[in-house]
Amino acid sequence: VRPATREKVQAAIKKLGYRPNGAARALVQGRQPIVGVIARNTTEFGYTQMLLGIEQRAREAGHVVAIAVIDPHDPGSIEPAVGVMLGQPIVGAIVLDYDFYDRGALSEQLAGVPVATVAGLDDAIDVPRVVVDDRRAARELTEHLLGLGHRTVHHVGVPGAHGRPNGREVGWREALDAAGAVVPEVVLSDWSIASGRAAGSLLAQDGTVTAVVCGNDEIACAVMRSLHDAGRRVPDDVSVVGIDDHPLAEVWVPGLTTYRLDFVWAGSAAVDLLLEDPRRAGRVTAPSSGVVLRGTSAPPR
Amino acid sequence: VRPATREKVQAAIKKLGYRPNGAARALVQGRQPIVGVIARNTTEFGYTQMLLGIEQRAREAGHVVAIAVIDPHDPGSIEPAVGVMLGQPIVGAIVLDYDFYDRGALSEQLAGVPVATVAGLDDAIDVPRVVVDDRRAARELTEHLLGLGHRTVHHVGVPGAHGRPNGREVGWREALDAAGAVVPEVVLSDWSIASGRAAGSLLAQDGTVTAVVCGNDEIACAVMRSLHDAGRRVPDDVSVVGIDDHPLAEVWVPGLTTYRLDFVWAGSAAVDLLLEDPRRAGRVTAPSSGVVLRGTSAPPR
DNA sequence: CTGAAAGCGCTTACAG
DNA sequence: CTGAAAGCGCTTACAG
Repeated sequence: VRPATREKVQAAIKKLGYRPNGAARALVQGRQPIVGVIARNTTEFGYTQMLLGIEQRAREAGHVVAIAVIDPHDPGSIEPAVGVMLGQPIVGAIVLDYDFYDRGALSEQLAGVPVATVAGLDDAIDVPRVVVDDRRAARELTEHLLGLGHRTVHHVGVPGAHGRPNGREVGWREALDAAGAVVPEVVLSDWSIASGRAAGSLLAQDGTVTAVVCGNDEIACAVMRSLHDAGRRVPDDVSVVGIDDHPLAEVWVPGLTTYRLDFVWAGSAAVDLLLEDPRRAGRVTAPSSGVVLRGTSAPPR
Repeated sequence: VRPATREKVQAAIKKLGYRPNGAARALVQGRQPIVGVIARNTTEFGYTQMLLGIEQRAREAGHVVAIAVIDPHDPGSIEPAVGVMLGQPIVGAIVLDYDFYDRGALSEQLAGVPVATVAGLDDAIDVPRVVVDDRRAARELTEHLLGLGHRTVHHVGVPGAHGRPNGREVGWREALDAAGAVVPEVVLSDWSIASGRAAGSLLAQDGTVTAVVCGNDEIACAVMRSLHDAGRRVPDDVSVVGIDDHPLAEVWVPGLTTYRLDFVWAGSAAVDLLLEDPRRAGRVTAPSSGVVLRGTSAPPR
């Protein structure tokens, strides 16, 4: 094209506010530059970080990210949220914590759509997967506490998938089993701060408790508060550790011993899996920094 | 249609996995059931909550939400993120904290697209707006501290828009001015925990500091840690308050005095503004609970 | 009420 | 290299 003509066209584009119609382009090309994300939550730490990683990587690849939030325990929530999203010819969907969902309902919706997931080790679903090694995190944290001399370690659990235990619970149990330690009953929480406090109160009443692995850092924070209210000191009377390495963990008093998992990396990697040649798709494991030693874990008195 | 025929069609739909092509529908209808969200951040507390409100309301209305993250200080980040999103004939865009951005670049991109914003009071941009009253929150918090008997109140500020101060800083200043109190220099942070710690260290060195309003709860937490490390007790030596009422604020020891702003409501309301008759569009203010009194504010010694 | 046609705004293959 | 045609999969108005 002659430069002069090009100029004229550009001027007209500007003047008229012309913007190519993405729907028309999508129609003819058969795909929209949209990466779908399906999640049970978008506000908890791990999820916000995965979303961040997904968004960054998707943008680099020229895609926009769309979000559908669904309640894993309410199959009826799947259709309204996911249906609209899949109505678009999106390039694919990333399911955060696929193992959480009822297989049938979600898989049915997703039929024919490229999918990747970020999740723990559960292999029940045959989908390209970025593994965030919850199991290993909990195992190493439990080993750390056992290594400090604790007879056993309690666990405030975060919910698992349909009937199956969370990977964090599995790892904690493995470490205890391997050490031949007594496996106490799991104290369940539902991710909420309130449930963390309740769990803490329960643990505070039991004088045999000397060490606790919490399902995540926020729960650990709530547990510590209840322990404090009951007059039990951390780490002198009981050691408490979290998982995730929440940005605030280093700032609490004392700083929380925890385990860093790279959720941002995991999110980015999931986009790569989705956009890559699907046949190459396999599994990758997100990096982790191992136990982050701070002030809430100590030997028993 | 005869029931029998309907059955047959439904069966065929199921068998073939037929799914209506949203792009084709969008092409003929001229709009996609997509609500775009433009934000500088998706991981900080207020943003996650607004996103939650947006997502819920959008889903109820049968829309899906798409996200574009842009850096307010890098106009070059606008095009890649927003351009792809606006390439779709979306129903409209919600700009979180519109006042943050360089007017020109973003407004130009947004030309012709219905827009709503969730933001403070700045009126420079003429767009339907859900007001989250940062100014009032900081003002009332400062008044609370002044009412306790503090001579003046320091402020750890969170960044503002292009050159303009954040609404929280404005409110803090208003309260001091109204009370005839000395207005100390603002200690700036950049939202990060590290910058909150640095601000806390600075404040700890100044023996005249007896009360601090922090730009948000996380910053307050970091400031308290630095104060603690410097041997200054909260609230005995210095009172510290935050803004937002982060879920963890009640669980810290002592519980953080703060101010609750309803970000989830604000997000939902923004979707309503966008989907409503645009001529009716005006401004609404998100509810707030006022000062949430907890353990970090007390009279000076 | 049913069925066929036109058209949404692009891209792609093909003729000139 | 340029220009006109066909076609993506729907919806909508219209004829039968």
